Amino acid sequence: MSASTNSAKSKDSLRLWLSLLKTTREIEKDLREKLRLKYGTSLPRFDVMAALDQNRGGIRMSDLASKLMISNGNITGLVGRMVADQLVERVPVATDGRAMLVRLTEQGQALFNRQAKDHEMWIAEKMAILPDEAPQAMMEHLSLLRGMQSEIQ
Amino acid sequence: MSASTNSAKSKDSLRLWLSLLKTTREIEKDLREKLRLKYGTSLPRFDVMAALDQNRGGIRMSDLASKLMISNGNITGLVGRMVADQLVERVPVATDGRAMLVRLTEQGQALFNRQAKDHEMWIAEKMAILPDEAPQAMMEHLSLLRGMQSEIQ
DNA sequence: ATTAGATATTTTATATATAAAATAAATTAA
DNA sequence: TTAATTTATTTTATATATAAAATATCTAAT
Repeated sequence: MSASTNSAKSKDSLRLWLSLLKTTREIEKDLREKLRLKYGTSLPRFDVMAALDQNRGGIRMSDLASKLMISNGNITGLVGRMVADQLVERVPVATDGRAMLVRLTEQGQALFNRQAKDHEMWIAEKMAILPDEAPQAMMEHLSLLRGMQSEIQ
Repeated sequence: MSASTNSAKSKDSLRLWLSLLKTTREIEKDLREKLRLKYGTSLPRFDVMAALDQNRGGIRMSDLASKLMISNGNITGLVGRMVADQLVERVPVATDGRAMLVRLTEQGQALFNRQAKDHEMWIAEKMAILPDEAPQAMMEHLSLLRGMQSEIQ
């Protein structure tokens, strides 16, 4: 099959991708709205706090950026604003003068605990509409799609 | 069940959502990279052109923003930069002095035709890893997740 | 015809995002 | 040890995103 062939199969693949994208964006949009209304915060900030919650001892700027799949420049700005709001703190690494560890402040952790509980509930409400067998099947299919680049050079 | 209960089911829902989000972001990131390398363009610009390709007679700014699920202010900037690059054009609506129709220029349409063919191929390559029964099942489950807000007030 | 309200778009202020260059510190090679 | 290279982060320039306010036009009611 040539690269310029527009098969019915590739049209179906495109429809599936657009459906995946639209669904994800709709849910993201709704979560953003809920976080903004209830906590005056944003999804990127929530994502940062969730990553730091999973790394209580702190995590390096680069590792945080990589985990969130955003650029180093982006994380510098995000963390800077969150430091100003006393949600996170930056700690120099004694053994490496280039590196900084970011971690939640006590008040950042307390706030995240509340946000995470709501977040989990909001998601559960959305997913409740799926039939019982759907979650496992979807997880498996999504796993196949992830890390594709490693299998097909 | 109280709002603060963290059931195993809600943890599973959360995992499914994070999987959905991570998969979508990975694919988006890869598409962004491919569009940048091969065409020096971005996903938002591609999305605008795809929407205009489906509306050959032009589409209003607000309808375009709504279709792409982005704000009116955002579409003003995006379209402005694409007008500067002669990819799209703005046409006043004779019957409504407030409204503008946006449409692809001839060269914008020609460029999009090439980009769309590559885009479709890139997606098809990704989806090819799924077993035969997956796409239809996924589409159905994603459809259930979309438009949820209309069913649960 | 005037006014009040609704609608379409842009503007403003700011946050979030990238790529690329700059900076500073660590590591490696000579 | 010095020099070259690599690595971690920040800075810069710019694009993309939002919410809220401003502007301009349309529509409806009187």
